[in-house]
Amino acid sequence: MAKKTIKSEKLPSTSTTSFFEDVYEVVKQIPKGRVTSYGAIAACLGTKSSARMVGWAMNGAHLRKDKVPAHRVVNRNGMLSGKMHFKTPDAMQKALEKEGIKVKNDTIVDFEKYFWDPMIELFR
DNA sequence: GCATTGACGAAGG
DNA sequence: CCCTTCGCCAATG
Repeated sequence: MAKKTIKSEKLPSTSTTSFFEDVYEVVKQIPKGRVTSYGAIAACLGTKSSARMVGWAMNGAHLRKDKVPAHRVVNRNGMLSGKMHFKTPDAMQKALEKEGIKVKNDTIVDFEKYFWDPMIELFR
């Protein structure tokens, strides 16, 4: 899990990078057409209380060489809370719809149906 | 070095 | 049932 072959290019930090990388790895495992929540990822890493850090990690996701599918990560409500952080506010929704996920009013339709739990899926 | 701010979430009022 | 507060921890001012 931790430490792969990721180079420290513009990492937001140097000490807590492991956590960030772990987040990126998990997010990269999300199958196409599926989504998950920040809290689920945090819980999978053992720091379920630090869901905010997952969100913060995504802030640097676009800086990684490997494009992290951050559009597949939403809050527990299924709302595209982070769409404003993309290049364009509609990029996230468009990316999701492109994968077959319906988005209505900045919220994923049938969120539970598309929900991908890293805790379960990575252990089965 | 303290105060404020988050791409969150759960608990309390 | 909606709104507020708190915890979490890193980054920024």
